[in-house]
Amino acid sequence: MAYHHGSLKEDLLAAAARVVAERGPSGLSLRELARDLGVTHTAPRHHFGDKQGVLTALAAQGHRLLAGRLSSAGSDFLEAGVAYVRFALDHPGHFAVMFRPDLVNDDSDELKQARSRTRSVLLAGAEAYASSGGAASGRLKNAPSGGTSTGAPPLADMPPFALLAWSAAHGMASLALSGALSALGLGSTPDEVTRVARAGLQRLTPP
Amino acid sequence: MAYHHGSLKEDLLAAAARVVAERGPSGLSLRELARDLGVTHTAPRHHFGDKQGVLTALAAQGHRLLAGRLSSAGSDFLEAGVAYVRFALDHPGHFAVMFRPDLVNDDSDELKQARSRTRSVLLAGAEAYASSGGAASGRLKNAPSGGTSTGAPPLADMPPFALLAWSAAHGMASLALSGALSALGLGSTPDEVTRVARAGLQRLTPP
DNA sequence: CACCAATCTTACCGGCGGTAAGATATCACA
DNA sequence: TGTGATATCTTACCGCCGGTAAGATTGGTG
Repeated sequence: MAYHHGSLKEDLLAAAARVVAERGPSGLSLRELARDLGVTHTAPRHHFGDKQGVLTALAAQGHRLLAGRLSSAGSDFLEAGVAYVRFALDHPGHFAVMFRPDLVNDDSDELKQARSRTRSVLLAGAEAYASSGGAASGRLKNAPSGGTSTGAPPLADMPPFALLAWSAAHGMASLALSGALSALGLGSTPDEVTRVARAGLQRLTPP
Repeated sequence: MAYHHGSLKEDLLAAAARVVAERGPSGLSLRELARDLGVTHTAPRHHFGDKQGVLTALAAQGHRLLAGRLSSAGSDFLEAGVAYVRFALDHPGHFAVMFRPDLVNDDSDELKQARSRTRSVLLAGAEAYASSGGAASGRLKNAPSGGTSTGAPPLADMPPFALLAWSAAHGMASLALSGALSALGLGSTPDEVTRVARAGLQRLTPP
């Protein structure tokens, strides 16, 4: 039995993602994770600091994964939206902490950077859409000049349609993961849900 | 100092809603709640059983409140969607647990009944819409006949547009509460967010 | 080979959720 | 009116969790 585990950090993240996917963020116990991996409960401290650190790292990893998926989907709103939903279904543990500022450390540089990447991809899609015919849609009133606190994004404010599309994808993902869709008979497997999500998102009509 | 508190159950729920709104469901401590209300930590047990019971009651109360709001909004999809978002902003503590089956007791009769009411209002709106001109939109393939487990709803399956509208409202509410919208300069006060949400939902075009 | 930094362990603390058993107030009913 | 049943709350206890401090083991670097 080696004193050094070897890949404790990655293994902890993977195990955390699995547990959060199964039992939710509140069902996660660092001690249980450590037990499963055969280390004492203080071993994770060195890599993540505390429990919030684990969830923060998980959220950041999720944002990197999502940004990659969205990039691969290209600039098609429909496919990007479907990819968004699919990501949530494929990585429910990550998704469950990515939009939960109460669970993570919002000051983490890793998280801020990863989140910024997702935001850039989303806004870049919005820009591409706006400059390719949808320009007549009008934009939202600008915020009081500049973003609020986290540093203004380099892109223009999100136009209403982009917000609508993002919200629709995010809402479908959330509702699917909560079981609200399967309770309505709208599909239980990821493939079914993805198909239903595509059918819904198709009703979005870019201006 | 009276031995009986008098309104411990309601006070506990209100305090729980406040704490969850401020610190999230994982930041809730029954002992802290009991301390704040001047009772010992086992007093809530009689009313709610355990922590899950408190969150279940909170979720049920939230569903009743939401169903009321949606009913008041009438059958207009736009106003219903805005009301949905507004409800989440007005009752963030309730909303945070209403779609979290990992936190509540899904077998609770009170919760099932309250959730069913919300679902009925949503589906009734969808029905009203479908029978008033949108009937040409086509429906989703029916589920393998009958709902899955919680008993099939008495109404037809949700058409794609209704799913889209619900998802959009739900997504806007979730994103707003997560701070994702304010980070983009899309508004920080409930009124601003509501205005942005209406602008987005207005881009939904019923068939 | 000797030192150093990274990694993991042992030992400890307070707080939380949960359970069992008992005390006290309220209410129904004689 | 008063008395017993019931609802409500308390005291005492348990194990688990997250977090901290201090020390041991390992791998790398001069």
